[in-house]
Amino acid sequence: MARKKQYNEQEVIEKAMHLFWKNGYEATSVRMLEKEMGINQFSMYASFKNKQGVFLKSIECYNRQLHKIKSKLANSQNGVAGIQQYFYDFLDFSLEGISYKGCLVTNSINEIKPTDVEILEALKRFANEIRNLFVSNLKQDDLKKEAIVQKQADYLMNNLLGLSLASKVFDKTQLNNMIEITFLHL
Amino acid sequence: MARKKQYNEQEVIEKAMHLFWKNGYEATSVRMLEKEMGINQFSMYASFKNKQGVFLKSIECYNRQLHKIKSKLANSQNGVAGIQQYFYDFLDFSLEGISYKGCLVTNSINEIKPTDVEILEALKRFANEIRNLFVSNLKQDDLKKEAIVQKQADYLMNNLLGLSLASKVFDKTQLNNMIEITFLHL
DNA sequence: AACATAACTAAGCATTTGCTTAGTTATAAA
DNA sequence: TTTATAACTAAGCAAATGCTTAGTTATGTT
Repeated sequence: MARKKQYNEQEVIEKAMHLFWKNGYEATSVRMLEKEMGINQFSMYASFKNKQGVFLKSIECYNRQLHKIKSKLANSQNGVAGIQQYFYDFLDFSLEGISYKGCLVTNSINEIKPTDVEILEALKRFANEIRNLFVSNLKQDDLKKEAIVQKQADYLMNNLLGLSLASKVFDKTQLNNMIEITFLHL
Repeated sequence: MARKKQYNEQEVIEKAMHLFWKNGYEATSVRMLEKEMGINQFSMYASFKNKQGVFLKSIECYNRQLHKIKSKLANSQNGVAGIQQYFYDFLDFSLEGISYKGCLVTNSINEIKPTDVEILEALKRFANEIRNLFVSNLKQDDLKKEAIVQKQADYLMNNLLGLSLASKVFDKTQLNNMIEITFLHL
C-alpha cells in the first residue's frame, strides 16, 4: 500500500477557515493558504480539489465552530430572550482582539459571483439554518400566529446580517443599541 | 498649449462606478475598467492616480446618484414614515433587472483591508451621512428624547445595512417583511 | 508656420494568480 | 525484501494583476 497523510484534513481546514474569515475569499491566495495550512499546494488540491473546495469545507468548519452557540439557542426555552442572547454570543464569537471579523458567510456573499452556484447555495442554506432556529424559538410564544412568526424571523435575520456588517464600522455602544432596540417590542 | 481630454471624467467615473457596484472592488480589474470606461489605462492613471483613486471617485459618484432619494428624505417632514420610504427607495435604487446590487459602499466594506485607511474613512463618512438624516427625521417627533433618538438611529442603520445584504439572499416578500417589522414600533 | 505641451496609443514591466506536472519518498501488503 | 501505490516536494505553467514607459498625435499660443 501507500504512505499515509502527514496532516489532518479537519485541522488544516480550520486554519484555512480563519484566513478566509479574516481576509475574504478573493483576498486569500492559494500561497497564503498553503503557508497557513502548512501543506503543499499539491496536497491541498489532492484533498479539496481546488480553492473553491477549500472554501466550501471552510464553511462547514465555520458551521461546526458556530455549533456551540447555535445549539445553545436550539436548546433555549426562553423564546425571544434566547435569540437576543444569540446576537450577543455571535458578537463574542466573531471578536478577534479588539476588532470584529463579522460572519464568514455574510462576509463572502458580496464576493461570490452568480456563476459560483455551489457556493451561493451553501451560503443560502447556512442562512436558512439560522432562520429556522429563530422560527422555533419564536413559536415558543403560543400567542404568536404563524404569519407573524415568519415575518419576525425575516426581521431578525435582517438584523443579524446587519450586525455582521455593522460590527466592522460602528462601536460597541452602538452595537449594543442596535441589539437592544431590535428586541424592544418582540 | 496642449490637446484637450477626449473624455469627460464624470461620465467615465459613472461607468466605473457601475462596474464596482456590480462586481466589487477586487473583482473589478483595471482591464475591465478601461474597457467599460472607454479610455486607456494611461488616461485612467493620469486622471485618477490609481485603481483606488478610481474607486474613491466612484463612491463620490454613487453618493451623487443617491442624492435624489437622500434629499427626498432630508426634505420629508413626516418623521419615521419618511425613513421607511427611504428604505423602499433604496431597494428600487439598487435594483438592476431582477436582482439587487445592494449598496456599493456596504458591498465594499468586507473587501477593504485595514491598511486602506483612505477608503475605510470614506465608507464611514458615507454611513454617518445617512445616519444623520435618520437622526433629524427622528427628531421631528418632539416627544422623543435625545438618547432614544441616537439608539433608534443606530438601530435603523443596522436594518439598512442588513437590507443591502439581505436583498441578495432573500426574496421580495421577505424584504418587505423586514421593512414592515423594522418600523412597526417606532 | 513653428513650437511647446498635454493627451493619447500600445507595448511591456515585474509580480501574483490558480493550478499542474515531473520526479522522489514513505508505507503497507505480498 | 520486494513492490505497488499513495503522499509528498519543488519547480514551472499560462494567464491575469496593477502600473509604467517610450513614442506619437493633436491643439492652443506665439
